[in-house]
Amino acid sequence: MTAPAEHESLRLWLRLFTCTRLIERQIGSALKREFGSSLPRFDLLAQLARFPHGMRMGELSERTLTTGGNVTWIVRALEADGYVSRRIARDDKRAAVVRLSAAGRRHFSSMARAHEQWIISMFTSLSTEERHAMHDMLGTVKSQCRPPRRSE
Amino acid sequence: MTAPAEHESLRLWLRLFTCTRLIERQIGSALKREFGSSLPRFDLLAQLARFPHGMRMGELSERTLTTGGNVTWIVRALEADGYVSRRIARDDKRAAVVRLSAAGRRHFSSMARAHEQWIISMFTSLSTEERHAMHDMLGTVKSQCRPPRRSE
DNA sequence: CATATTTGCTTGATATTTGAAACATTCCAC
DNA sequence: GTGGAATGTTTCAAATATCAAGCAAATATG
Repeated sequence: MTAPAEHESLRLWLRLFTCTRLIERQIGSALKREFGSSLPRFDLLAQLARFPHGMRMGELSERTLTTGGNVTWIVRALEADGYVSRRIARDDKRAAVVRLSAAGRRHFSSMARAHEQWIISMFTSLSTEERHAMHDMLGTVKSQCRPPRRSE
Repeated sequence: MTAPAEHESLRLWLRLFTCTRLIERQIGSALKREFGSSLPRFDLLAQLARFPHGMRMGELSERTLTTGGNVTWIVRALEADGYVSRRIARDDKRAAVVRLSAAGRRHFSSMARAHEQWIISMFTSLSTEERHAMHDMLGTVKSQCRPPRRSE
């Protein structure tokens, strides 16, 4: 029998899930509308933007929390759009290193600016302290779930 | 120019996104492994479980935060498994009313028990007060994002 | 150094999700 | 009532996601 107190975890999860979905959809449709992009693509570009020297497919997969096959697909699409380039790693001929192109960097920058404004507008109901507190709490949850990989 | 303080919203969002994805994947793969189900199916069944008289496709779509086409697809699969039934609404021949079958109720109950335990174990790092606080904060975010539909 | 295992990635089959278009029914204004 | 807008669903194509093989290169083991 579950103690009533523990139902709080369930309620919390439901709300977490709902909020995340709501935001995801808003951001996703805005990215599509304004930039012809999508959240998965933006997410991948955002990872790349943090590593100017490029990233391997495997790293991208870990950081975007999707499977390798999916990363292959998205990178291919981004490559076709000219936003990323990809070459074989010098030290390991199996590995591919993906980088933002100049166009990709520009494309990402303009999306990132808009993206940040959208996000800010969604969290205006929280004070700075609350945002901090929530960030920290989620940090403990994250490390509970799985050894952390994604830095944020 | 964005004030540094506002970057907190972005950091918070990234973490929210990551945590939710992590939990989703864990729960999803556990549901698949243990019950041959999935999170979207579980979610839909959970909604139905709260409305013994049944729900319309449109309501399901709103509450599960997915598109109508997707609900059609999931309901069809659940119907094929015998977990839900569906009939045309008396008062509106366009509308379909979906209900849990007896088998669906049993199926859902056993999943729900396991599901709650999994969720509880993922939030053990938070105190009761913290869970409450986060729930409330997310409540304000939710209502900021969109007029609320989903009750939790 | 020859084989066995592991690692990094791609491929292919499938599953899921979305958005828009298509359909049928209902509702509203006349 | 009748025509036109609105509503509730389904369908379809495209995007995204998973999983399980498959392949090539790297590493380990003897």
